[in-house]
Amino acid sequence: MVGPDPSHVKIEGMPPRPYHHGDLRAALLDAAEALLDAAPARPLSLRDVAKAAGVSHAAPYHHFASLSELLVAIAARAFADLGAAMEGASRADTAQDALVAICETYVDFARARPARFRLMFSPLLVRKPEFPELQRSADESFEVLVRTATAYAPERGAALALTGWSLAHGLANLLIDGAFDGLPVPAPAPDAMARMMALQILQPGAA
Amino acid sequence: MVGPDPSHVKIEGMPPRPYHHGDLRAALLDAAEALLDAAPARPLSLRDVAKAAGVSHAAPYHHFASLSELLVAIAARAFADLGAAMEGASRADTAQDALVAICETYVDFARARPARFRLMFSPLLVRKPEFPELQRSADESFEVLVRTATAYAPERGAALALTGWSLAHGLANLLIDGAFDGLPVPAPAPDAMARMMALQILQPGAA
DNA sequence: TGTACATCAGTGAACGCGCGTTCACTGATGTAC
DNA sequence: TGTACATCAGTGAACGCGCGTTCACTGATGTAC
Repeated sequence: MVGPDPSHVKIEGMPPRPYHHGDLRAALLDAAEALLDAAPARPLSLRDVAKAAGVSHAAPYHHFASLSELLVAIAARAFADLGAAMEGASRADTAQDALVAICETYVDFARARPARFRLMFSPLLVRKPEFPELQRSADESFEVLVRTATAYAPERGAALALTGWSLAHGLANLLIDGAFDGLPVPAPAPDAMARMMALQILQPGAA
Repeated sequence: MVGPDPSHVKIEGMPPRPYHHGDLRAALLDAAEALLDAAPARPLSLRDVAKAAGVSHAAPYHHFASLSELLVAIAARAFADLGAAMEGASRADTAQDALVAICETYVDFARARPARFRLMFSPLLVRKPEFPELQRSADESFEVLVRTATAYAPERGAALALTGWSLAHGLANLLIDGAFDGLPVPAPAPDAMARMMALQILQPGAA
C-alpha cells in the first residue's frame, strides 16, 4: 500500500514463508474473511486470524495497531464489496428495476456473508469519522442507492432511499437472525422476499 | 413463581438481605435490565449482574442454569414488554393509524432500550423452540402486528405484516447503530422517521 | 562485487484480565414429632 | 412450645480458558560505501 518494494506482491494460494510474508496485511484480511464466512457465530479473534494466516499471533501488530483496526478494515472492504454489487444492480433497464435489484442485492449479500454484514454495523460504525476508508466506502454504497432512488422519484429520492435501506436492512437482519423461522403465517421463500417487499413499497396497491 | 411461601414477595427498592433474598430471580432480571440500559455497549456478564443485585457471583446459579438462560429470560420479558406496547398502540381509531402507531412503538422501544432490543435478536433467538417463554412472547408480539395488518388489508395481512416488521426493524437497527449519522442527505428527525416511512408504505404516492 | 549496518517483519514467551462455571461450605427456613 | 433435621439459597475460593497486548529477540532485506 505504501512501500515501493516490487516484491511485495500478493500471490493467492502461496504458502506463507517464515519471514517477510509478502503482503501479510492483505493475507490477514483474507484469512479473517474466510473465518467469518466459515464460522459466522464465532467472534473474530486476532489470534485465530493470525493462526489462519500461518503467522504467530503477534505478527498482525506490524500491520494493524489493534484488533479494532483490523475489524474496521474488514468492514470497509465489505462496504466496498457491497457497494460494487449494488452499483452493478443499479444498471437495470428502468429505475424501478434498479431499485428492486439493489434491495435484492443487499439482502443477498447479508444472507451470503452474515458475519461480515453484522460487522459492517458493529459499534465501530459510529466511529467511522476516525476511519476514512470506512467512512468513504460506507458513503459510496449509500450514494448508489440515493442516485437510483432519485432517478426513480426526483422529488423524494432521499426519503425513498432511507425507506428502501431500512426495508432491506430489516429484512436482511430478520432473515439472518432466524426471526422468521417457525412463524405462524405463510411466508414466501427467503430469496423472494426482497423483491416482493420492494415492489410493495413502489406499487403498494398491486401486491 | 413456584414456591408457596408468602414471604417470597418482591418489594422494589428493598436492600438485599444477606441470605434468602426473597425473589432473587426477579431481582437478577431487574438488575440485568438496569445494567443493559445504563451501559448498552457493554456485554452483559453474570458477575456484573450478581454484583448489581448485591449477591455473590455464584448465587445466580440457584435460579438460572447458565448465563444463556438468564439472557433468554431477559429477552422473553423484553418481547412481552414490546408486545404489550404494540397491543396498546393497536387500539387506534383506524387500522391505518394502528399500523403506523405499531411501527412507531417498535422503533421507540429499540431507541429507548437498544441493548435489550439487540438481545431479543441475539443468536439465542433461533433456539427459541428450546425456550417456551421466549417462543410464546415473541409469537404474541408478532400476532399483534398480523392482526392489525389483516384488519387493514384482509387479503394480504401476512405479507403486509412481514414488510412492516422489516421496515420497522431495519429503521430501528440503523438508528441505534448510528448508520444515519453524518449522512450526506437531508434526513427527518429520528423520532419522525417511523411515521413517515410507515405512511410511505401504506399510501405510496402521497409522501 | 563485497561488506557493514540500519531497518523491517517476523517469533515465542509472558502478562494481566475478565469470564463462566464448579465446589465445599454455611446460614436460614420450614416441618415432623 | 421445643427440638432435630432435611432442604433451600446463599458465600467465597478456586479452576481453567481465551483473549488483547507487550516485549526482547532474531532472521531477512535493502542500501551506502
